This record gives sequence, C-alpha cells and structure tokens, in this order.
Amino acid sequence: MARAVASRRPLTNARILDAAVELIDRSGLGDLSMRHLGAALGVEAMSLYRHFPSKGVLLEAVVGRLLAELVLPVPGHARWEESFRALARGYRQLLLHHPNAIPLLATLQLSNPGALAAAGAVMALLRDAGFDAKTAFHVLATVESFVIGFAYWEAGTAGLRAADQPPPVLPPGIDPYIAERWSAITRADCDDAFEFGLDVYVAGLDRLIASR
Amino acid sequence: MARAVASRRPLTNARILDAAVELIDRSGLGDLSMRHLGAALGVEAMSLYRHFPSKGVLLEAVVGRLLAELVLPVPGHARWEESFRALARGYRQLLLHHPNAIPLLATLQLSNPGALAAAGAVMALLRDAGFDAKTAFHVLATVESFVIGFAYWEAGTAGLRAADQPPPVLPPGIDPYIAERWSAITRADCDDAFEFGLDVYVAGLDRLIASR
DNA sequence: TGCGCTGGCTTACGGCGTAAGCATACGCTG
DNA sequence: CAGCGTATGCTTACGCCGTAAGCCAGCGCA
Repeated sequence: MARAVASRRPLTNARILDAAVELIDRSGLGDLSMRHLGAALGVEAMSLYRHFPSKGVLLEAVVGRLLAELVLPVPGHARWEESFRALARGYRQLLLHHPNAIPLLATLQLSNPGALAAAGAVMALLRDAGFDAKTAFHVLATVESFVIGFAYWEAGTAGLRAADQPPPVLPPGIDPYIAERWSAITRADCDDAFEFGLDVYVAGLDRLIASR
Repeated sequence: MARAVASRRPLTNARILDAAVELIDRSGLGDLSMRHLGAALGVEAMSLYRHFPSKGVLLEAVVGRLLAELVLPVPGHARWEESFRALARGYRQLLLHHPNAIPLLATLQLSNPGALAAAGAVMALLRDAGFDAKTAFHVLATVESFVIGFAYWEAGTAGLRAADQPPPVLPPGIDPYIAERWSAITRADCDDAFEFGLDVYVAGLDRLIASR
C-alpha cells in the first residue's frame, strides 16, 4: 500500500531534522510527536527509530541544528563590546526565529557540541578583551542566562498572546504603567528593553574593569 | 473498596496544590500526571476535575502558589539597591527551592496574579528610587529575565547532572577553562556568578542614572 | 545463485488527559 | 423525621503518546 511511494528519496538524518524544526515552528513543541513527524515525511512513526534511538536524542539533534544557525564572532574583528552585543543580539534573533523551540534550547543546550562551540567563542572574545578566565566565565553564564530568559519572557508575553481573546483580567491595585502596557507590549518595546539590558550590562562591565 | 477510607478529610484546592508541589519537587514535572496526583491523595484521577477544570488550570494555580512564597520588599525600608538585590536573590532562592518547577514558572507566570503582584512591587521600588516608568519597566523585564534564565541554567548545569555517570564528552578544541570547569560546576560557583551578574547590573544602572 | 543488510512496515503495550455518566452521602426544607 | 437536591468522588471509555518486538521487500556483494 505505502509501497506505492516506496521509491521516494530515503529518509536521512538531515531531512528528519528539517521536518522536525518546521513542525515545531509551525505547530509548537506539543505537536512534535513521532507519529506527526513521520506523517510529515510520508513515513510511519517507527521508521524514525532507524535514525534516532529515541525522541530525546532527536530533540538534542534539533537543538544542535538550531544552534548551528548562530553566527559566531570573528576574533579581533571589532571592539569587544560590539562583538559581544552582536552575539547577544544574534542569539536573541535565533530564539525569536524559533520561539516554540525556546524551552528546548533553554533545557537541552548544556553539553551540546554546538553550545560548547558558542561558549568557547564567547570565552575567547572576552579573554582577548583582557578578562581573566573566571570573570569571562561569569560573564558568559550571566549573559547567556539573560538572553534566554529574555527571549522566553518576550515570546510568552509579546508573542503568544498576540491574538488572544481578552486581554487577561488584571487584579486591582496593580501598577498603573503595567496595567496600561501589559496587555499590549509591542515588539518595539521588547527591542528597547533588550537594548536597555545590554546597555546596562556593558556599562556595568566597563565600570568593573575600570575599578581594577 | 476505596469506601474503607471514604471518611477521609475531603479534597480541597489547597490540599491538591500542596500535593502537586510535593510531587513536582520529588519526581519532576514529567511525573505530575492526574493519575499520580490522585494516587498521592488517595483518590482517583477524575476526582481532581471537581476542583480544577483542566490540568492547565491546575498548573497555573501551582505557579500562583509558588510565587506566593516570594517575599516582597517593604517600600522605603532600605536603599533601593539593597531591596533590589534582596528581591532578585529571593526569587533565585525560590526557583532553586523548586528546580523542577522552573519551566513552569518560566512559561506560565505572565498574567498570573502572583506574578503581577511581584511586578507591581518591583515597579514601586524602582519608581520610589527615581526611575521613570518606562525605565522601571525595562529594569523589571530584564532583571526578571536574568533571574529566571540564570536559575534555569543553574538547575540544568549544576543541579541535574550531579550524579551523572560520565562527565559528558567534550569535543576537542574547547576553551580550556570551560573544559576544566564544565563538568564540575559547584553551587558556590553559581553563587559567585549570580552575585557577579547582580553587581554588574547594579553598577550599570548606577552609571546610567549618573549620566542623566 | 544465494545471502545478509538496510530501511521501511505492523502490531501491541502501558500511560496520558479528559468526556460522560453513575453512586454515595451530606444538609436543607417541610 | 422523611425526602430530596447537590456536592463529591468513582467507573468506563476514547484517542492520543513513546516505543519494544518482530516482519518483509529489495539491494549489493560473494
């Protein structure tokens, strides 16, 4: 029966991952089941297990594929602050480009080769700028946290609720600025807030350097 | 059969939420199924639907319960930097106290009454300190992002992998400091990194204020 | 020619959220 | 005290899920 299309180009690792990313982007993490993914490829669910031993491993590979999209800074190509900002912005863009995958990236990136490569690039960048290893590591950890946390917040706040029915009921006594803004945060607001966070962080870093 | 224990204290909203939090803390989000939760309470899964219309609503209530643990700053009680740091630390502690619930808090806190109360407290704190509403909102968004992102990273990196079999294989060419540290990040390292992030942020905020 | 390998398919199991309806027991009204 | 409505928990059933186990067509090589 399915023999009719059996002459189809065979499944490959890359084809599966492409389909998985597309499915996640279109329908969200919750709809990424082995059966759906198989159906998207014209194949039965169990066939996928020829290529990935479990769904968990497949998800790790998805994370690797997504992180590979990240453009890493060329060493010594610009002032470190600029490379630093560019990397943070690039990471945010990557996350916003795949908002449904953010929980995945937030959870699984540890020990992922792609993540380690990115981490190494940041470390090199900061050490070239004169930071000692420990401080560079702290910067790495805190900035990565900030970007992921921000994208999470942003996707949840400004993204998901775009076409919701009611602006969620606000309990009384809430801060007036929040009450006004909360239900209509725009992308531009988020851009502003993100750049603000970067400004504050870089300024603080500068001061810390200066005071040593 | 279950009639034997039918004289048990009846289910209440609060009792269910307590059991849910305990179950999450002990066995993780993945094991929080309606059947398990029911079993933990000596009750069938479907009985829970008398008290919560769906699992999603129950999870939102869990988030509310957890956020209620957060100690909010008393207005005008200390220098704003101190209140600010205390709140960030308290939030981090709350998250680390329930590491398995972090994905929940990261996703669901928007529009949650508890979250809005906390947000309002931060806004009040910052406006008392002289920030204009827009800046205060930016600070709120970025700091909240930082704390959640950091706790996520911390729980995943330093927490979950505590008793893993092999330190995960590192691809070659990785940054030497990371290679050395990655597989054995201690809680103290995380404390340092978090305080470092706070220091940098507050310093940057100071400088930004001064330059106005 | 034959044989083993590759890459798919089929079936089946236990667990999930939850829709629908049943049974019990408590508190109110008369 | 009798009778009944309502609150609360139980049972059954449906369609999902991840995946273990085994089957089979067709290809490449000896």
